[in-house]
Amino acid sequence: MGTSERKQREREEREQLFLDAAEQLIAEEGFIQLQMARLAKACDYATGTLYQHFTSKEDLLMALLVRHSALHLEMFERIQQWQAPSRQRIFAICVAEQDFNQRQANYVKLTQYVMTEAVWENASEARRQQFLQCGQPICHIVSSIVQQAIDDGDLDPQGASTMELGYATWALCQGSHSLEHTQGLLEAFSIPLGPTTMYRNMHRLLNGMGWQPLLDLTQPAELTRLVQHIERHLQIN
Amino acid sequence: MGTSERKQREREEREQLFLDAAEQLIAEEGFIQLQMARLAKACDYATGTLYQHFTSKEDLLMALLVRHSALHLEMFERIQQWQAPSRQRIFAICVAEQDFNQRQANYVKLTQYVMTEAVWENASEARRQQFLQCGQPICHIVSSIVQQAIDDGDLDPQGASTMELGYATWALCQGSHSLEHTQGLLEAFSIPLGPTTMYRNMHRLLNGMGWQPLLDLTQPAELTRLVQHIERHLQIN
DNA sequence: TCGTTTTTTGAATCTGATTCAAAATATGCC
DNA sequence: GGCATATTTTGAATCAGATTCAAAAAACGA
Repeated sequence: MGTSERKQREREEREQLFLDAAEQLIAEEGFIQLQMARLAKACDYATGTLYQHFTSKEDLLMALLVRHSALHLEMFERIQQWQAPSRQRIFAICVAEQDFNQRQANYVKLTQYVMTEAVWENASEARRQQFLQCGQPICHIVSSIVQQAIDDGDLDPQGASTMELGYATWALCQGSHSLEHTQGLLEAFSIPLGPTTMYRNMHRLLNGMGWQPLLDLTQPAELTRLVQHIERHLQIN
Repeated sequence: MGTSERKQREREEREQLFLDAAEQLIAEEGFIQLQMARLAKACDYATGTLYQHFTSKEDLLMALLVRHSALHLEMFERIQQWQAPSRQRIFAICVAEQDFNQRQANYVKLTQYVMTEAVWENASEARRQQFLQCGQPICHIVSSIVQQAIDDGDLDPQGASTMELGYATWALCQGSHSLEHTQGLLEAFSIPLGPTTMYRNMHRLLNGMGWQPLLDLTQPAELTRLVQHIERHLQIN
């Protein structure tokens, strides 16, 4: 059945076309403006065809995230490759995330939106599974860094699982970003913008885990140097 | 003009009626199902009347949060009253938040939804200001606890502002909750549910700030005892 | 009581997602 | 190729539900 194989491929190509166009439209006018009919027309297909790929608008949005997550993962993989002390590597994740958040602000906002119950529930079950699957490799990478730290004797888990420790950094990143992305929130509380606050807080957390080598926050230059070192390695900026 | 005063009061009462009814409807069927026409009818008013109080559905949702935040604040105030070592008090905020999140899961999900760009932008500017204002007293309480710690010599800010340090705990709480509330996320990554993980992470963060007295996480009983102590004080459970 | 202003009403409008019967296209068979 | 059947595409019609606004009702003031 070579025929049906080709069909399958064409279908896949069309799906990518839809996603490409959606991404473009979102980049131009934000995801709130995205309209199914307009998107279909932009691709020279009927509205109904779009619904052969995505069960709903929410499903499409989540599909976008699923696809985009490859980029995200790539970043993590670059860090996994990196031969460096574990503490530098775990922090590199933060730096990379921060950079990602800056550069892909639209994507982050979309993620925040999609993880909302109102949207989540409207995506197809299959898509939700896909979305959750996307997190798995990232989790493994984080876990493996924690494991390296333990193996190298830089970190005493004190009975906690590698996931629990990885989760802590994840939650802090996540929380910082979601607060940051809420228009006017930080300004209202006169918390300085920019990544430094988050970096310092992350080091407080890592220090609190006893993750060696501890970073001395009284020496701002140390943090600056570390960040620059990491940025150079990740080819950020 | 006694007349217009009464009118003003009646208007206010009606607004509360709308909010009460909305809360009720949401409790019954979730905020996704809330419909403006249905809400108005449930209160024996026309749809248009509802729009004299709220510029949009999103504005109404945010108004709900604004009102509900009084409850939230009350909790913080109880902690502010509490005479205890600063480390216990800052952690009490976490415990209280956790409890609040458990009990008011709908409210938390709604908050998450409202802070989304798509919703945020559709509320009136005035409402957004109100919403941001709600955070102020909470911020001050957190700040004051940090300040107490510094004054008592339990915490060396190492150049950080009280807001920065308070923000760290806030971000960690926030991140933990938003991850927790995402259906299936933690399960997918086999992270144990329940508040303990968050509590432990919070203590790692506080330890990392050098906030005295440090908590020894190798002694799970210590944490348990502390949590119980706090719960007793806050009259939780 | 009556003209004027304010408030309320709810049917009409509008936006935009979703559906589905009909049309078009592809496939398999002779 | 020609034809019957199955699959896919189409886009106008449907549907949901938020929002508006002209008309009706109520309140006000003289």
